[in-house]
Amino acid sequence: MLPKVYDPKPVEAKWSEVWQKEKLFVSTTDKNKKPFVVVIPPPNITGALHMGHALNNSLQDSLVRYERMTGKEAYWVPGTDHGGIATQNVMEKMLRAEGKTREDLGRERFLERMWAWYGECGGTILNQLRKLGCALDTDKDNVRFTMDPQRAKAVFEAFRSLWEKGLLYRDERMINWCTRCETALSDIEVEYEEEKSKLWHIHYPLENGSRGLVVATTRPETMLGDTAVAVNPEDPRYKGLIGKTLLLPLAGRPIPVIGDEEVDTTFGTGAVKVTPAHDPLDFEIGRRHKLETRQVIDFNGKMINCPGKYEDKSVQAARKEVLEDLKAGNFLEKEEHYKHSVNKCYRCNQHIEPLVSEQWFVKMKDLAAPAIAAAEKEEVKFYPVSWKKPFIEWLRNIQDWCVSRQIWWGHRIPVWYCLGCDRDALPYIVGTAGEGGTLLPGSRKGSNPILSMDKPEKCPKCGGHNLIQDPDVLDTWFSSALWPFSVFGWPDKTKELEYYYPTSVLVTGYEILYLWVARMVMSGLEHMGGVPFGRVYVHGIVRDKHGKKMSKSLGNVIDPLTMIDKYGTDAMRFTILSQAIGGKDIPFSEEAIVGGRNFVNKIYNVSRFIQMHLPETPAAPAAAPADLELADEWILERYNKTLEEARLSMEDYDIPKAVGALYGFLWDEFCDWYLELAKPRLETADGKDRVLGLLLHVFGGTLKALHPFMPYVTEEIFSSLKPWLGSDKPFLLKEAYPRSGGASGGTAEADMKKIMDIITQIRMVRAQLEISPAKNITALIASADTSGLGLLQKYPGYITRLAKVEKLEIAAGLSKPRRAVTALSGAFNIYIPVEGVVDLNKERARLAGEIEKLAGELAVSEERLKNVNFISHAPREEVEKITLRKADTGSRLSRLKEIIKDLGS
RNA sequence: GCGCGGUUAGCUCAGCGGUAGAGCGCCUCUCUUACACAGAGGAUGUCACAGGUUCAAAUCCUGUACCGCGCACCA
Repeated sequence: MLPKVYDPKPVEAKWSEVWQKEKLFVSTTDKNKKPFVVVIPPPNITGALHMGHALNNSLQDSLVRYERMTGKEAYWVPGTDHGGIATQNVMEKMLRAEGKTREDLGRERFLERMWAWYGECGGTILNQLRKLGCALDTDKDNVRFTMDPQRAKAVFEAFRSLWEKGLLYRDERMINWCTRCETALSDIEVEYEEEKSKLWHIHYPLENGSRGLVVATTRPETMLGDTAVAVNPEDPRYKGLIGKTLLLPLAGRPIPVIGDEEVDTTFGTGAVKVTPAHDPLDFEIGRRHKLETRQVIDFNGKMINCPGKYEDKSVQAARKEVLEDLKAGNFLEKEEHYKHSVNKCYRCNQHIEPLVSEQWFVKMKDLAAPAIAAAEKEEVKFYPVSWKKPFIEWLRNIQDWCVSRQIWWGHRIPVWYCLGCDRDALPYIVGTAGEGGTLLPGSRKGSNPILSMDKPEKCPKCGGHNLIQDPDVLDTWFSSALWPFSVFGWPDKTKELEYYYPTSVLVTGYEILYLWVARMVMSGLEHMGGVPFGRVYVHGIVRDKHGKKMSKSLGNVIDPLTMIDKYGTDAMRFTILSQAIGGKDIPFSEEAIVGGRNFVNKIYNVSRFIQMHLPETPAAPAAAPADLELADEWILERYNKTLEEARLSMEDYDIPKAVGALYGFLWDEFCDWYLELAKPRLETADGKDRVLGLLLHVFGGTLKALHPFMPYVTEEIFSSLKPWLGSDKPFLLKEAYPRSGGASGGTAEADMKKIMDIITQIRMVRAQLEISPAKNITALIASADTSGLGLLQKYPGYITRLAKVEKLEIAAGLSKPRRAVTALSGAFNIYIPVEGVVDLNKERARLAGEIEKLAGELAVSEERLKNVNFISHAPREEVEKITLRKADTGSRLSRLKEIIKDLGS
């Protein structure tokens, strides 16, 4: 006998290995089949998978397995992402543990370490995806990596193409600079966080020392780089001061007062200190008024070009000191409490400095236009649709994309400079020319860039050989943006590209909708001439059970691998899939997985039960179940309806609904009702085969239907039942997804409902009157509904079995025995004779309660039917329904009243 | 400031025009030969508030409050 509790571990380990070994997830470009393609959002090689990955990949796996079972050539393209800054940060942390920095190693050796790490971590991630049950072909020859040679080729081609079309350019601009990661970031890589701070009011005196004007600032330390004070030219308070010269406190430099329309007269004092080097708006003002851009904060977040005492201090330290000095010099007039948001790096959460620097940018407006059109025409369709509008809005407001990063890990910018003839290139390279060289951030690069993937033989201009590559790498999202076609070998014209592109659906969390999805859509349209996917399934973020974001610092992180270890993959997948509703965030807790685990155990125990009754040698399965009785017809009807609901839900990408339907069917209907009704028949010689056939049919089908969501337990059970199920397929995935057997139109559901309600009513009375479940009772059922009674007479076994009734009498004319309790079910009166055990006062009180409830219900129905407007406006079916309800309630009420009267004697 | 979501049972959430639902938790009973990771039964809701539309509103509309989340601003 099998153990009572399912042990997922060995089962999952076994199948996960067999699936890979048998190459179950390999796809071929089969022209006879319709492809269904999903490219995996490649996980960064930063370490272990988290709950977000578990959700994202469980969803994809469900879709892919489902589509494969519906007969499509389903291909889920595996791969990992080099993950730029994020991965470099991980490595730097590891180096720090060794007491080293990346500079200690130098670029070349650092990159060697990175590649070694990729070898290690890339494998770990694939392993974890396999553990999750993912239908991914993880053969290493088929797993793509955003930095492998073929993908590098794609990146170069994209770069070249954008460059040649003039969509890629270099410019000196104000960019977001992370002083910790020491690189520029694009606008969407900056996060905003509200912080309590102060607004300091500082007096800038006139040149002659007399009263000047007061500026308000949240960043006093930047005053050292001020090159003007701006006021609104319409502001009567300051009109007269425009053109005058102020003396910048602490620095002692003269700066002009200028007029600029952008200045908001209502904010602060209406006078703005202008620091063109360290504020985006000031940079603009500076450009308009041709002001000097005076950099006082360097790329490490240290003060430079300052009076000696501030030099080389951190921004924070300098702020403190500047404020003290201003106070001492009587320049500080006011401190106001102020809440504003500070910019933080999305990778390291440290402050972002706006700094002026020369960087590579992609011109976005022209690229965005076709993407907007595609979203509007729903060539790219969002699930849920609510993402359509924000997506389009974001594209409409798009700014140029800063794509150069001053880090080492990534696709090196394929641009070279000649140190022989390009004089601009020379002074800015520090360190050894060549691979080890670094470029000072923000410095101007060579003015004659040479585009080439590998080092050019010689300078096309002067023939010189002293060539140096641009030291920057591309934003990691630059390569991710090409993913839906680079995975198929683009720019080469491969048969994969032709067969699989565009892909079918992209599954991703909304947090990378703009960082990634928008850019893929634009890239696809630009480089492939068509959208990369027709649909985007947007899911939420996995949070803790109170809706808080999971984070190490809060200590509320749930590790999917630990959960898998404790409860099994299927349990975790079932739980998370059930909750992935409508793209909303998912509150997740360990307790919830227990529920999933219990369901897995339930499925397993059904199979145990069936297995107990199987004949030694499997008989040929009956082609069509014949000679059915009510419960059989009922379960088939329910089974078909459930399959239909699952199918419709899957077509609408409503996975939780599909999962929920199957769960409810299997547990509530199949187990709690049908199985219990099947039990006695399994003991009879002639009924056994028929009911067993049906059990196998329905349970086998349900296993297939559940397989996309819970691959392991279903595969395991299916494989053990296979001979009896009459399947010749090696794996469940090779089976066709079960479809509803078509229109039933039978009365089984309605009839069964009558019987089920009687059973429930008897059980209720038993529980309420504390009649021991062990005690067999007698029940009499009377009714004026003769056809109803006929039904019951046909299946008395259902009632005796499930309501624990020993002696059951069914007849129209039965009257209530003297000492009996009564239950009503529709048109049926159910009498349960009792001996001394039951307190009749209790019964009287119970009935009185029932009467009260029914009277209330009756009043509601009557009220509605009295309403002429209801009768005239509501649809006929509705009126009929209420009329019937009123009759039914009325009849039950009067029957009960009679009974209680009788009980009184 | 603009936009998007949310507010339903103790908790987490479904439902989104016709008599309030699930899971978990709680209470009672039962180790009945698939499963106590189970079975049977039970309690608990002015469906945030205020107006409106409708014969009928948790469900549609408008407004308010509170909570999230984007985007912008942030001198």
